[in-house]
Amino acid sequence: MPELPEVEVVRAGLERHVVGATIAAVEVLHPRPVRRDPGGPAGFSDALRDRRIVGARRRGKYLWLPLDNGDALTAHLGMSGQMLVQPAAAPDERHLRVRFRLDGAPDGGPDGTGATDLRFVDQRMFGGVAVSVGGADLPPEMAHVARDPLDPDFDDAAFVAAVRRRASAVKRILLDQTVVSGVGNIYADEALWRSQIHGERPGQRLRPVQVRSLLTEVRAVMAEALAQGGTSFDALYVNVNGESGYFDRSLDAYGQEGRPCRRCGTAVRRVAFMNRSSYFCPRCQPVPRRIDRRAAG
DNA sequence: ACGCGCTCCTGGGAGC
DNA sequence: TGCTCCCAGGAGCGCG
Repeated sequence: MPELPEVEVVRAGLERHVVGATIAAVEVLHPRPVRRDPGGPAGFSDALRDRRIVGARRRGKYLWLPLDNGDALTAHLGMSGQMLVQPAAAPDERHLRVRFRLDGAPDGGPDGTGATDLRFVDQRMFGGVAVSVGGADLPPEMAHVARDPLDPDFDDAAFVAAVRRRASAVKRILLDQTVVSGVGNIYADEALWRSQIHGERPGQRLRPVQVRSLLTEVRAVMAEALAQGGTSFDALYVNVNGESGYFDRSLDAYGQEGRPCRRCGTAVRRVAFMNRSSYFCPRCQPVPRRIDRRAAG
């Protein structure tokens, strides 16, 4: 489940291994991951052939590779997507969806021959790739995505104001990529646990100091994950070189149902929220009274 | 306009 | 042993 730190690790890997290479051929093995491209598989492939990759950029969980003609190859990993740099001779992965044959990889590619593949591998296909016309600087398809909390231009005061303006549950706001990008279910739960705030508290009921604390903890947990190369749970996430992350040992809330809270020893609880799971410590992160009453009947 | 909830998709694992 | 069902969740989309 790639969130900002994982996507950033992929971006950095792409920057090192494919920037400067030329896309010699594109093979779409499954149409779904190209569904966002108006040209379909054929148009997608045609638009990329002979284009040179000139950069590797990221906005929240979106990636894009600016091309030499001002367009961009965009990618979103969804839940299970991977970007792998492989020798062209390597056997196909089970869930290989799109293969980009590259010439002139900057370091000669993984086997030094220069015959390199960039491969989009995605089991569940929530993710996808597309060509963004004129999107080299910032693809218009990503213009609605907010800056991420590690971006030097992120506006802390505006974020605090935006959270306190909304009646929505604060976790929902954290997951809203138009307010703050890069936060997914895992880091949302971790940051809420660290700042001792229940995710179902309405944004407008939080004090400014609490929202600032939440932002601080989002940054902290992301920075720690980034330093360790990203979180991985089940090998669905693999970075550009195929190395799994190992941050999962550091989780305090996510996936910890029934385990004692590291702070107070109370058993961590799991509840359904927004068609997914939320994990929290019922003592450190008291359930809002309104929610409590409803749950009691 | 904005908030909210449904839906897409696959495979591992639990349960019968 | 083999079937069915549930679960994981990012984000686009449509409804109220």
